[in-house]
Amino acid sequence: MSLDLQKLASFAKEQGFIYPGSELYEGIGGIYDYGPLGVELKRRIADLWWRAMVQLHENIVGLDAAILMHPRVWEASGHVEAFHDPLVDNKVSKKRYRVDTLIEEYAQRLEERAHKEVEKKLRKAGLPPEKAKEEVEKHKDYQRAQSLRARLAEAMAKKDWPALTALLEEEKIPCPESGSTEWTPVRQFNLMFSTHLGAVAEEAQEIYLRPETAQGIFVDFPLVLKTARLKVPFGIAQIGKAFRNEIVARQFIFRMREFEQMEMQFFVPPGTEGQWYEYWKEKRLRWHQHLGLRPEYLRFKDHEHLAHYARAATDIEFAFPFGFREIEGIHSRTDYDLSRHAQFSGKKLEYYDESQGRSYVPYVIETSAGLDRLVLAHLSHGYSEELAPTAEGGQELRTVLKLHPLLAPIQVAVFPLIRKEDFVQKARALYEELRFYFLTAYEEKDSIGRRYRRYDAKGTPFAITIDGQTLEDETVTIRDRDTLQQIRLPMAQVRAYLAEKFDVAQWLRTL
RNA sequence: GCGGGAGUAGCUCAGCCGGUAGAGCAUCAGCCUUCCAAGCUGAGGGUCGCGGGUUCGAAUCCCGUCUCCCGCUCCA
Repeated sequence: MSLDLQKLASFAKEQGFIYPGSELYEGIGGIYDYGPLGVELKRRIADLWWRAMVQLHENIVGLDAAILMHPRVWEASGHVEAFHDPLVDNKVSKKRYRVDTLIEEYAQRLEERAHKEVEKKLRKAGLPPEKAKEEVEKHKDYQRAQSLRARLAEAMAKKDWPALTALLEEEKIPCPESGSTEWTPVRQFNLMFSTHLGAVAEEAQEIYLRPETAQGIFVDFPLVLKTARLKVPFGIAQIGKAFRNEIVARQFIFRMREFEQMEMQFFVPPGTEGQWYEYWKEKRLRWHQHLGLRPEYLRFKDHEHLAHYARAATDIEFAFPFGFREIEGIHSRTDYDLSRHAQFSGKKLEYYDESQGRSYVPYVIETSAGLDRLVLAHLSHGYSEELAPTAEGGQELRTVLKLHPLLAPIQVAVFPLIRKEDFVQKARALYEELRFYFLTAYEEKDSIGRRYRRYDAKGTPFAITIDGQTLEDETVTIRDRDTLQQIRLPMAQVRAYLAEKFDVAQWLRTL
């Protein structure tokens, strides 16, 4: 775990995987661009996800919903409420809190204190505990707690942040950490990006860029159900961009403001969600493993605090250079989303189950993977510096990106051993042919060893060299990126050899 | 937002106490090379983050500002 992010970011930039966004203009925080190699890596990951989910399951269909959705969608989903937190910083402890939880917790402490004191008092006076409620309600701390709650509720309802600032000040609410009562003004943080629908400024309506792709699936659920002739259990899969105004976007492309999700919502009869949850947990872990992420780099992390709509939730975590972090979430979401949309839209979002002879709102198992996080996972997992033999018989460091062959941005490189006309001609001819089938590169500059190393760093799994012997018997060498071993093959068999190495169907069978 | 660090060529960096920019790698052109990078020749590339000040003169000193990185806070 010695690889630091700085170095990886630098490597990714230099090789053309990932660039800082808008670098020409000093950059823009938390935004990154995918360069020539990065875009290949990313779309290969996405493609293999799509094949594993949609192509391989007759009961999973694809969808590409719009980024812009009706504003009511985000009220129904709970995002408008959840993503607009008023926050405040304590000037002494430098800690940041949500104002509502800060005040609520303080009120709770006051109440507890009131209860304790009353209990003590009653015991001393030998009075029966039945008097407790009455006594507590008379207690000044209890009364203060109630008044705090009332003022909090009123200010929250009106989104009156200055009133909350005043409340903190007047009531001398202390910081749980430092006890300090010095606060910055209350500010609202909006985690959703807003924009305007409608070209005429005055008539434009404020809408949001989606903070997650899932809602597109729920909103289109009835249409998909009607047009795709599906029966539960079935799934809807989608890959697309989502946007969040993260307070701090950090750790390279791990947390970005514009990111891409690969989500699948699986609709099941209520009562069967448990087994499907287990099914998808296992299925998704396998997919990651089969793309080359070693088992010890992956783990499940169950959520301890479940969201109100969730039955169960777990994350698949990957060992990034900065620790184990989520790359995919598998959630049992009950019928919460569909029910909310039914409620907000006034339409029925039910499924008629012939086997049960009744209609119901299906339960949902969600698998939600972060595409950019997977790119980062494969880059950091594959990056390695190791000793390799040199021409002089010594050892030297080589940088190699050990990507799974199916993810390689350049699948095969073709080199003439030396830059002489007959070598070059043969190599060019092979390149011209192979490119119809594979992402192929041709390179004749520099010494052969140097070219091997250059493509090692790009993650190219195979390098083919045309040498003196090729001119005599039409055989070439194929070098393996990871083992450095070479085999010699008739040129006519190269395509078949590579086709087998890059056989997606074969890979899908292993899932 | 707070605290810390940093901004000089695509990358990694040098440039001491101020005298109008350098190295290695990379890139391009050519030479040389018969299997694991850093041989040869030549070329391109930098308003030294930006603005202001001090000075005869600033990458170098002072002030301001922006951006990036790390930590904290946040993360349905």
